[in-house]
Amino acid sequence: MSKNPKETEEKEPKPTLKDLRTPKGVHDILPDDHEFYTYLKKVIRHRARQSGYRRITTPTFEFTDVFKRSIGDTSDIVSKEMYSFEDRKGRSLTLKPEGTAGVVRSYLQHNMQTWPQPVELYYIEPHFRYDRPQKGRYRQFWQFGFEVLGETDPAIDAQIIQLFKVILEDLGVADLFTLQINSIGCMNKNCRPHFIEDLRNYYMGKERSMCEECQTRLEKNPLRLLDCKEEDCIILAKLAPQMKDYLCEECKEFHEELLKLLEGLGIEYVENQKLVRGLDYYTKTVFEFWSASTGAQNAIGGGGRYDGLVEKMGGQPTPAIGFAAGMERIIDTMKEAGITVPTKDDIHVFVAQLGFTAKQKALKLMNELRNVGIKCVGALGKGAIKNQLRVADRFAVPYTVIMGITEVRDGTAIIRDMKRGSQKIVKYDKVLEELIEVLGEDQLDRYSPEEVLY
RNA sequence: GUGGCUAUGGUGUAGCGGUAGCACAACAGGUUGUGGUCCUGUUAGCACGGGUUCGAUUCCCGUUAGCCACCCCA
Repeated sequence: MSKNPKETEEKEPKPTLKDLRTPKGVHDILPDDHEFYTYLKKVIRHRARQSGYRRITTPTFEFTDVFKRSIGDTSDIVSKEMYSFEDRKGRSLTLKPEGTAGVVRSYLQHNMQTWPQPVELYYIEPHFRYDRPQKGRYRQFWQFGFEVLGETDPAIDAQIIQLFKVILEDLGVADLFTLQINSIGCMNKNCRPHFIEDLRNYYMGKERSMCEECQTRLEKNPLRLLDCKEEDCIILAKLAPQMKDYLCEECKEFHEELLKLLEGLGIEYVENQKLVRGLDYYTKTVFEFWSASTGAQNAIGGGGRYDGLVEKMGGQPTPAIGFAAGMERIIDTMKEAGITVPTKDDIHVFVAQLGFTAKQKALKLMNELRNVGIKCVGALGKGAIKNQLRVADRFAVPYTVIMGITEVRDGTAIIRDMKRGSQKIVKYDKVLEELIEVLGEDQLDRYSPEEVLY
């Protein structure tokens, strides 16, 4: 440090950085928040691995058609929430607004139908939607999700729901959510299409008492008519035909079986006729986990079966189910519930030094400490011992190693117990083992290549 | 896309039509190589643009941003 910081007198007008903030709806994840993200990711990976899911990362952007063709033109996501742009050759690309489309595209592109079925994948990635931000809703947000492709059985549905439930339990927030579940049938003529036809007929001619949006819904996405929040529309919806009365035999059986399986697993659910979800590709099972405490954004995660999607995207008919959850919303809930998260960011040892030779030795020592798993920092720029110890205190380290001129001369170092305020002088080459001794083997942060890190 | 609320140092906040305090944080000291407490000091602010006014941080309008809600979902 220079002794006269006042020497830097001339004050050039600095450019203002007020314009250089994050764009609307996106945020930095600062260290304190990362403790939550890291923990959450760890739980997800652990549980996914246990269940045989393997991780996939699809690109952050894809051709716009990947999303248009899967999610559906009339969905809110595609019609008004996508971050689309043209590249230098005029191709339309889009930042991924959700995870399933990319996974299915990848399944086809890499011929995963030749893998042992079902293919079970999970992802943890940022997603992007252009929407007005508010609590629990951001333009870039983290989602994790699971997809199971190539198998149709209600047991798969039950298992994926259970998997999410278990993760919520691990995080200590499972009790704060309810599982909402519904079946929206399949594409067989006598199932959903029949229902939609009757639904249209029911609403036809009643346009005058419907809100503007519902009038377009009638055209493009009649299922959504049922959960409109406008007063008049709610009244209309009450007498409207109900999907459950239209389910084909297969869908009906499937759904009943799923509910039984959930009961067998002790998973409580609420049957919700109005749950239809905003993506076009769902069939049969749809579900969401709802929270009471995340403001208006009460859906913390959701998913469903999409038996028609792989075929729709150009593959062989392949049944599949998926699920995704919002990490910000889960973390919000954890914070509100007062849940704290274990962290490994704490520092074991601070190395204080005085004089150039000591600094040299300190640098060397710190590297050695780190190699045996002792997390350490040193104030390599700070001059006075006093200041260095103050910094050590701020790191809340249990021990500080002090090396000054005397210690360098004697070939020793001081190990100071910060809590007791006591210290002892040890030979320099005994510092390592002394610290391991007082910290305890099990506290060390050792890196082992065998450790599973992905 | 629509609506509501808000905008004071890094953070959290007071305040008044006559240009701003406080707390925390940061930084520096409290003699010679020892932290946390304490004491002292320093740094740093009225989002931007317009209007009303002798004068605006304070009142009005606009912009921008943030938050919340609608909508939709994660």
